[in-house]
Amino acid sequence: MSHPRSRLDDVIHAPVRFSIVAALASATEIEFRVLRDTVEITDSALSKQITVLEKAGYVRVSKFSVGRRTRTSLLLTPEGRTAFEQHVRALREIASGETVRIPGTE
Amino acid sequence: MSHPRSRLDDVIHAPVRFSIVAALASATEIEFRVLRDTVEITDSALSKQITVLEKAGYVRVSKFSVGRRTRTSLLLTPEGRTAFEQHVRALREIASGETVRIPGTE
DNA sequence: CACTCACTTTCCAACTCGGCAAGTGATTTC
DNA sequence: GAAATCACTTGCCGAGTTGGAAAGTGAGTG
Repeated sequence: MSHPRSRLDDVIHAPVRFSIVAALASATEIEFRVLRDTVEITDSALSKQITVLEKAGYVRVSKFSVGRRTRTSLLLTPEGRTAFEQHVRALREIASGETVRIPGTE
Repeated sequence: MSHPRSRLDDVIHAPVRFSIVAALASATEIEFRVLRDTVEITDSALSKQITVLEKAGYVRVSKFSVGRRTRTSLLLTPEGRTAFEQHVRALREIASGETVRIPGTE
C-alpha cells in the first residue's frame, strides 16, 4: 500500500472544488446559482471550476427551462461520487492512521 | 456560522503539509530524516515546508546531538495541534454536514 | 432594437511548489 | 589539514493554479 497522500485526488482537493463536490455529494442535483451562493464565489470562478470537474468526468451539466429561460444544474456522476468518497477515505487515513516510528521509541 | 470552507486552514490544507502535520500530530516528535522518508519528499522540499509551518507557529524545530553530529527534530506546537484538529473538523463539516437546499425540494 | 439573464471566456497578475544546484557549518577521514 | 561527508538550508528558476474584472454569447423580454 503506497502512502495515502498519493491517493488524494488533486481535482477534488482544491478547497473550492472540495466544497463544490461536497455540496453536490449531499444532494442529487443543484442549480448553478444555488451552488454559487452556497460556495460563495463568483459566476466566473464557479464556471471555471465546473469545467475542470466536467473534464475530469466528475460532474455532469444539464440545462433546463424555467419559464422560457435556461438554467444550469449540476450533478455528480457516479465516478465523481466514488472519487469523492475515495478522497475522503484518503484524508481520514492520513489524518488518523499512519502510525509513525518515533526515534528512540521502539 | 460562516460557511465551513472559510475555516479550512490554508497552511495545513496543502497536501504535503497536511501529511507533515498529520504525521507530527500522531507522534510527539519526529526526526527530519524520518519525516522526509515518511512524507516522501526531498530534503529541500521538506525544509521549505517546515519553514512555512514554523512561521505559522505550528511547528517547533529543535536540534539535538547524535554522537557529535547534529540532527533536527520537529514537533507540533499546541497551536499547531489545535489548528490541525480544527482543520479536520472543518473538512468533516464540509464533507458530511452542510445540508444544501435542493431547488424544488422544500 | 436595446436590454437583461445566465452563464462563459479571455486576459491578466499574484501565488505556490518542486527540482536542482550551490551554500553552510560542523565533523571525519586520509 | 585539505578534502569529503553529513544534515540540512537557500537561491534560482519554470511550470502550473487561482481568482477578479471585464468582455462575449445566445436566448428571451419590453
